[in-house]
Amino acid sequence: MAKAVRTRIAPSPTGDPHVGTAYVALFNYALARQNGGQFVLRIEDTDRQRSNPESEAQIFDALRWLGLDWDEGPDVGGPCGPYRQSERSEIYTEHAEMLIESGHAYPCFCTRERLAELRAEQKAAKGRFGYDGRCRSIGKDEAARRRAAGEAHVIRLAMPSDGEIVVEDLLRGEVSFEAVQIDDQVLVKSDGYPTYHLANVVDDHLMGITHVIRAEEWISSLPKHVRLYEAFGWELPVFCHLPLLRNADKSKISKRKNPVSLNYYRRAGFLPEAVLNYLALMGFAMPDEREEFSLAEFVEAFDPAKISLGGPVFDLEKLVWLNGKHIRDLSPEDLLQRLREEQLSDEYLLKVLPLAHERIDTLADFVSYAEFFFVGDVDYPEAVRSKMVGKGLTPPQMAKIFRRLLEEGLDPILDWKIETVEEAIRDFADRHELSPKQLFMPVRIAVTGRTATPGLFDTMAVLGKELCRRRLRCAMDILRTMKA
RNA sequence: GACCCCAUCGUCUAGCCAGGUCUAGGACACCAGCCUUUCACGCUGGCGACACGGGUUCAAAUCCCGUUGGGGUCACCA
Repeated sequence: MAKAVRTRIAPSPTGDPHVGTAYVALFNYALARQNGGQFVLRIEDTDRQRSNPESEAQIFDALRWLGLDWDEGPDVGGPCGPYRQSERSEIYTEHAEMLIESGHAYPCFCTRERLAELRAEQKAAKGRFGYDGRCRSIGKDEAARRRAAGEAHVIRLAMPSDGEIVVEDLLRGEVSFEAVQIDDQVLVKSDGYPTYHLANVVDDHLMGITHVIRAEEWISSLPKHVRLYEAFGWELPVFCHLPLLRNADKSKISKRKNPVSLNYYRRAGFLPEAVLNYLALMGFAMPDEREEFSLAEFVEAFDPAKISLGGPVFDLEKLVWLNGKHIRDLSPEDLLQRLREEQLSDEYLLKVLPLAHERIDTLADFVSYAEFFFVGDVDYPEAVRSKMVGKGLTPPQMAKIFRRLLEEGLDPILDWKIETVEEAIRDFADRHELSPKQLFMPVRIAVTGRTATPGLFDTMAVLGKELCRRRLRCAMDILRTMKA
């Protein structure tokens, strides 16, 4: 009998929950469900600098919202735990030692400075990049002595210097690499934490993962991973590298050019089943080419071998259309229910109400006054556009300011609330020597489409990061087409 | 630059593996029309693609090679 199928999604909690995570999760989920196997959620938080619990919580939320339930994970437990890599340090250390013992890995004492120099030399010589293997020749005893003495070091994988590494990818067939081309990957960092490569392989094995379905960007590290499996003497899982979601210009999808946070889709009124349905369409077609289907139907019909390889361009317009189809399929009662869960939840209304309270004279005023709190994208009437440019600035300059405000000030905010937003915007204004007047009105218009609104920071706090970000980006597009 | 991956309408794709049924099918978007007090939905129609060059073959979108183009990776990030 075939081994039970076990798949996993292994996100890194370093930012907003990403649409690419949902995409990969969907295919993993489908394969596991369709075969009566398990779908595992593992948190890859070995980058202590960038990982944070808030991001992890958001990933849980987003995946739950989509309905991609996992059988094992940090929050639900399971037989292969812990499911957070930061809690598995001893396991990696142990395995790294095994590799040193068997000669498949070695300690490296080279400093970052030397590595930087090396890279610079290689770049100047137009040679290939990569570690030169200097510490490979240090004797085992000496290496052990230096480690015991507390000398800073990393542990590197000793790649073979010749031969080919051939790997089978479910979608592409055999992919081969010359071993010389592959760098001696760092497996354990000087802080003692493993890198992705070690932790990922060790965990996939220990957690019994049978099918590694992940994004195409990992293909180039495949030989390292295969080498690790071999070094440990472990059986290889089935590898399946999914095409990357793309921007309209075909580059890897990015927040500069697309809303990539799942929070955006939820906030902007997309149905989880529509988002999933759309993602499934990126690379997969139903046997009868039907475009609208449920998660259950997808699970039933999914065939990993049928995924098409061209990198699909993420097309918000088609998602909107599909979402409309799903909306129309809802009964009035269900639609009401959905509205009550999202746009018109008591919780949300209670946030908006205080901001409108003293500004309305009749109950009916509320609807028109607070309109921009309930829509996705906002209109920018002609009359308001010129005011979206701060005094003494040109539209292109303003667009650039918005962009930098996003990237430097707003994007990094994980805990989005009045205080953090205000601080970010005021800091930004200071740093770029912009007066509040020059910056605040344009931002206000960008995020609301209006000149008259409740307090800017209160408003932005209630709108949420995703809507603000999206509207700022839309405003930038308009600014770029405006005459000075 | 090196290595790897990919290549059908503007976009998502079917067809390709098992070559003829392909004057290449569907969907989004766009255009026109129908329905309708309006809008939307819905329906009908239109526009629109096998990247290029060589092979193999009676026959190539389908197989092979090359070119071009696009993408990814080259971190003590994942």
